[in-house]
Amino acid sequence: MAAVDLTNHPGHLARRLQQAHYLLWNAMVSEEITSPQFAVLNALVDEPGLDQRTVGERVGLDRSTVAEVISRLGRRGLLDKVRDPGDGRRFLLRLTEDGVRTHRKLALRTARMNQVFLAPLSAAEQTQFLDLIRRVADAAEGLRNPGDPGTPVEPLAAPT
Amino acid sequence: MAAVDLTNHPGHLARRLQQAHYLLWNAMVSEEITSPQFAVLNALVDEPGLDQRTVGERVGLDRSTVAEVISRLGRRGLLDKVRDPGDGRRFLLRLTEDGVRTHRKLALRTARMNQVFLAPLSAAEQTQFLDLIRRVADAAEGLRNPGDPGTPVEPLAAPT
DNA sequence: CTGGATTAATCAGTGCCCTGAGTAATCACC
DNA sequence: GGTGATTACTCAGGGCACTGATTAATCCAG
Repeated sequence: MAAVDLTNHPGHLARRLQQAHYLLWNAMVSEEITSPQFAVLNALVDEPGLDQRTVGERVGLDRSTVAEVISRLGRRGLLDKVRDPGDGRRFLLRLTEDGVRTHRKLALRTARMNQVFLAPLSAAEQTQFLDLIRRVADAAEGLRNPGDPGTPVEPLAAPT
Repeated sequence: MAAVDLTNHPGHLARRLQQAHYLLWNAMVSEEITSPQFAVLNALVDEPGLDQRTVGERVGLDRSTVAEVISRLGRRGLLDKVRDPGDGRRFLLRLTEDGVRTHRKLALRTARMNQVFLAPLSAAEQTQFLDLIRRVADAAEGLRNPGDPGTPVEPLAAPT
C-alpha cells in the first residue's frame, strides 16, 4: 500500500554495498583475516606502539569492537600487547613478524580486490564515488561529535 | 612503513558509511526498530503473505539473518507467521495492525533522516551518489550469482 | 507409488557493531 | 598528599551477517 522504494534509501544501499564487499573480500583477499582486522594491522604497520583506543580512532572502531578484533589478532599471533610501563591503563600494541608478513600479503590482494569492486565505474566515477561516500560519512560522524570543528552541518538545509 | 591509505578503500568507506547511518537511524528514526527490520516491514506492507525466503531476497538478507529479524518482529507483535496450508515448508508472513502503524510512522521519519544524511551533497550529487552505490553493489552481487544475466562483468578490465 | 533430489526453515558457530555498567590506573585540584 | 574526576579497558547484552550442517516437506523420475 504505502510501501517505500528502498533502492533510493542511502542506508539500505550502504548495507548492501557492505555485504557485497564482505563477500568479495572473502573470495579475493582472505577467509581468515577480515577487513576490519586488516585495518588494524595497517594502522600498526605505520605506528607501532599505539594503544587500543587510538587504533580504534584511526580505523573507526569503537572501544568494544576494537578490543575483540585485537584479541583475535593476538590469538592468531599477529600482534603483541604489553602494558605501557609509563601508564598502567594502556596496552601498547605492535605487530609480530608474522603480522607484518600478513599485512604485506593482504595489502597486495586488497589492491586487486578494490579494482574488481570498482570495475563497473569509469575512472572519473570511481574518484567521485569515493569522494561522495567520504563526504557523507564524515558529515554524519560530525553530527554526533560536537566539539569537532570539521563540519558543523546545517541538518535541514539542503545545499544549492 | 608500507601502510596503505584506507581513505581510498571502498570497503573501508562502506563500513564507515554504514556505521554513520546506524547512529543517525538510532537518533532520528527509532531505537527499537532497526533499519533491516524496517525493510522487512516495508516488503510486507506491499505484499502480505510472502514467505521468509522471498522477503530475504527482496530486502537483501540471507536465510539465517532474515529468520532472526522476523522472529524479533514477531516477538514485538508486528507480524504474524502461519504455515502455508498449500506447502508445509513455508511460513506465510503478514503484518499486524500494529506492524502497519509502525511502518507508517517510521516511513515518515526515515524520509527525514535521509534528507539529513544526504544534506552534505547537492541535489545532483545525491542522485549520482545513489546511482554509483547501486551500480557497484549490483555488480558485486552479480559476481557471486552466476546464472543472473544482469551484469556478467569483466573483473579485470577497467572501463573507458 | 516410492526413493532420491530439491527446497524452506532452523541451529551452531564466528565475527562485527553498538550501548551501558563496571574496574583499575592516572590526573588535577585543593 | 589525598580525594574526586577522567581515562583505558573489560564485560554483559542485543542485533546484523555469513557459513555449514540438519530437519522436514515437497517434487520428480522411474
